[in-house]
Amino acid sequence: MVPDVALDRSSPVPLYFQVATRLQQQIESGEMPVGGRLENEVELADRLGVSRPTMRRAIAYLVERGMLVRKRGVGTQIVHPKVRRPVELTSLYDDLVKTGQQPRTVIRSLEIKPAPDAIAEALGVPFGTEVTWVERLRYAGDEPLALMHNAVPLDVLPLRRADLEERGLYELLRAAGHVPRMANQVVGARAATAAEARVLGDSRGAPMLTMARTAWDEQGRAVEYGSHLYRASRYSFELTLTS
Amino acid sequence: MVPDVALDRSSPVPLYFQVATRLQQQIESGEMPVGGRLENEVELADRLGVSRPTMRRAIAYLVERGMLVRKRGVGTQIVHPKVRRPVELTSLYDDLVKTGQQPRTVIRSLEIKPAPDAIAEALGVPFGTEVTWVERLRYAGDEPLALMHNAVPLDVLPLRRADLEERGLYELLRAAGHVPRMANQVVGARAATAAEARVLGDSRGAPMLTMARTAWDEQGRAVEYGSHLYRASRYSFELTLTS
DNA sequence: AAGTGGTCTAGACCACGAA
DNA sequence: TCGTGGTCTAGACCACTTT
Repeated sequence: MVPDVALDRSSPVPLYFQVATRLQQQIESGEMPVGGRLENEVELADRLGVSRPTMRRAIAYLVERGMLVRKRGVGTQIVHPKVRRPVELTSLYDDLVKTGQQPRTVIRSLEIKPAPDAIAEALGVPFGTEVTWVERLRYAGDEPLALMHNAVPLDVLPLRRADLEERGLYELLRAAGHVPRMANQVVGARAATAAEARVLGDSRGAPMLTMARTAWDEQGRAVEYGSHLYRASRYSFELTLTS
Repeated sequence: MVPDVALDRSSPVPLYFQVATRLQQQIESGEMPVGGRLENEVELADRLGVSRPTMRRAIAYLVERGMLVRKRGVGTQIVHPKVRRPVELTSLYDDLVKTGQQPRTVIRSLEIKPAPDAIAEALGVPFGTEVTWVERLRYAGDEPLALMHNAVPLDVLPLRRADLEERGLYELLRAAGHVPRMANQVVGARAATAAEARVLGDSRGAPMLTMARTAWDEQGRAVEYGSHLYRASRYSFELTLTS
């Protein structure tokens, strides 16, 4: 039994969030069984000493995250944990770090130039807007993994070679206050050209995963365009989608 | 100028939703410029004759959908339309219909059998659970496009050959009340085997997109496992992600 | 009929950002 | 200092599901 942590009304953390966190802990600790029902919201609110709207907001938050399901006239049920995984927006660098692999990056070129029309279009910026264009080769351990091309508008973030060698592009964007919040990506596959195969240490015609992505920040401002090539033998995308 | 449609308080459609729809129309019609600011919520509520919480709920709904951004002390801004596209959970069949192509499906095999352990694991059902296992070849027009394998637990939906030939799997699932709401998928690539190439009318070693997916309904119940092979020359995935 | 969640209100106070 | 959105309350009424 998780002790009933008292709510702190002087905390800057909103009450509804404290309540939601508390509920979430009880669910995750297994104290409340999967498939089980919660008390009705009026009693819950009473017992925790908050108003019903506040209680509802906490529950709504967990419903939003896929942890609970509500049905009018029935009640609130706890959903199977497998379905709870959140949608994430990460970069290859993040992924590698998370899985404990050692990412290393070689900057093959970096230049400032007007964006090619197709890329300006993808970014939704005027033709001729200046971007930093960078080609990087990413290793996992000693093995080449991906060949990556990116364009970042100059006024979003001036990219420096040294920074990019040590940190992922997304980490740099976040640090500059441009948190990627939404991205549109097209994932496909094709055979490697001779030149690509040589760079990636693969054989010509080897299957490659391709990914083209535009990312926007919270303001709806385009922060990055990327066109990447992954060795299919070494990498795949894992995604969680919701309708 | 869009006429101010009066709100209908006797309608079963919630007020906050009527308000949100109204706002959305004004934004999409271009009446309110991209990047522009909304009136503050108190005035808006006043003008529409609803309470502030109701107004807030309408705005929150549009913020959730990425259409508006709010900043305390600043105001509410309209986000660039490019960023508004919703996350969607569709099937290949849906995609083809939407783009106006004529999907055709050939059922190559359909049998009822206990799920292989790996698939039972992916579905989160007990080992040995009976599933319908189906292999389908999907055409766009006359061109083979994808070779698809699916497992659907028997107690979710008993699949019939005739139904599958005329309708997509997802359409059938929806009709049976199992609306796919969340999915986890792994997208990769590899070279086609000789057998796969023969079936798909491609040459051996041709690059193929692979996709393995488990989908759950609103209750968190696994409704489908799929393992698909797409001709990379003819298909790619388009995704919108949010953090 | 009883119990559940869904909607809506009117008003209060607070926290943050800009002028 | 002022204007903005963010939080919270107490209570009302409604709609749906189960018994």
